[in-house]
Amino acid sequence: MLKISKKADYALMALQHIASVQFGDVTPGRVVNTKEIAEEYNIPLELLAKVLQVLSKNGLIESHNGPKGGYLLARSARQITIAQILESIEGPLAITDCSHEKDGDYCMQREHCNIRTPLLKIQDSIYQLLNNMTLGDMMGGTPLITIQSPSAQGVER
Amino acid sequence: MLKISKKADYALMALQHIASVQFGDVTPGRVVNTKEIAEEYNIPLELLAKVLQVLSKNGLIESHNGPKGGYLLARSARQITIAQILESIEGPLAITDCSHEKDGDYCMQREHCNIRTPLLKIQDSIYQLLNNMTLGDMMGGTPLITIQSPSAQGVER
DNA sequence: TTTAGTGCGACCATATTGATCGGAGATCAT
DNA sequence: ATGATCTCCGATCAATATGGTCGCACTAAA
Repeated sequence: MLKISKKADYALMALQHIASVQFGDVTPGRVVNTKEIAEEYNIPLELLAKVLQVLSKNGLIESHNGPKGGYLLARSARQITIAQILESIEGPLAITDCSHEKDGDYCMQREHCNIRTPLLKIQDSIYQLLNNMTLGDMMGGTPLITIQSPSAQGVER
Repeated sequence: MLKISKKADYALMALQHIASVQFGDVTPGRVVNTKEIAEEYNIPLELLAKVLQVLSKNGLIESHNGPKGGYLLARSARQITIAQILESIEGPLAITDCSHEKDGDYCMQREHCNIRTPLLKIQDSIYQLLNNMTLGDMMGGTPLITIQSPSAQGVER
């Protein structure tokens, strides 16, 4: 339930690794290739490659071809949010379908739906939570932001 | 991504309906059967039945057999949290596998895993969010606010 | 006893995810 | 400049999870 996919897991691990290499003290600025990450974390090489390709396509990382090539963060670790990473891999994060109804399909329950509004509230809260936490926060053991439940302010209608 | 299942959706709708009938002004205390809910919200009857059975088994609602039978909330709407409902249908809500490693299988990345702690933090925050909101919060008599949201795609990168 | 209803289990279809393969493009060494 | 090698990249296949269905046993009221 509410589980994130393995691809998303791999993406988070890879980005964390790239960030720690790029901004670490040992070899700052070094590019890191797919094989290195795959071996370090026991991730299937090809699958990880695919994940990195998507991240690259979505502008989170930059790719450098050829020998000595590899990946590089496209911007600072503090400017990459968890929400961006997850959405990049798995599309818009919506806990319910009816938040992005295209004209073709719209849910049969819609007209009498009684849970739409509360669900959208919850969805929004989760998004804020994920969007307020950056890749940078995941690194140096920096304490996370604490979210406050929306039930505190009740559910408007 | 992070989408909740249809079964969970149905569970929420059904419980909301039962609660509104039970504590409503029209026919307070009336039991409501599966067919009524299924027709009201266009939910496949058998699937809804299965969902209600699970909810009953987990002590969220009480079932009454025979003619004039049906379902009834097992306790007050304010004592039933969204988290309880979701967990009842889909098992423990964990965004990552490694939060409940049984001895048999544990993740291959574990030893070098760099994202475990942050993920557990996020998971905890989401759980608090869902556990602080009750079925009672979801109700309130004015359903069906139709939100035309053209800004639904307003996420820039 | 009949009838309307729930309880319960097994079963199939489909959608999503996980994993794999072969090729294209770019860079370094010679 | 040219070949060889290493990387990125797109399309394809398999496994798993989910959504949905069917049939029958059990219970209680009329």
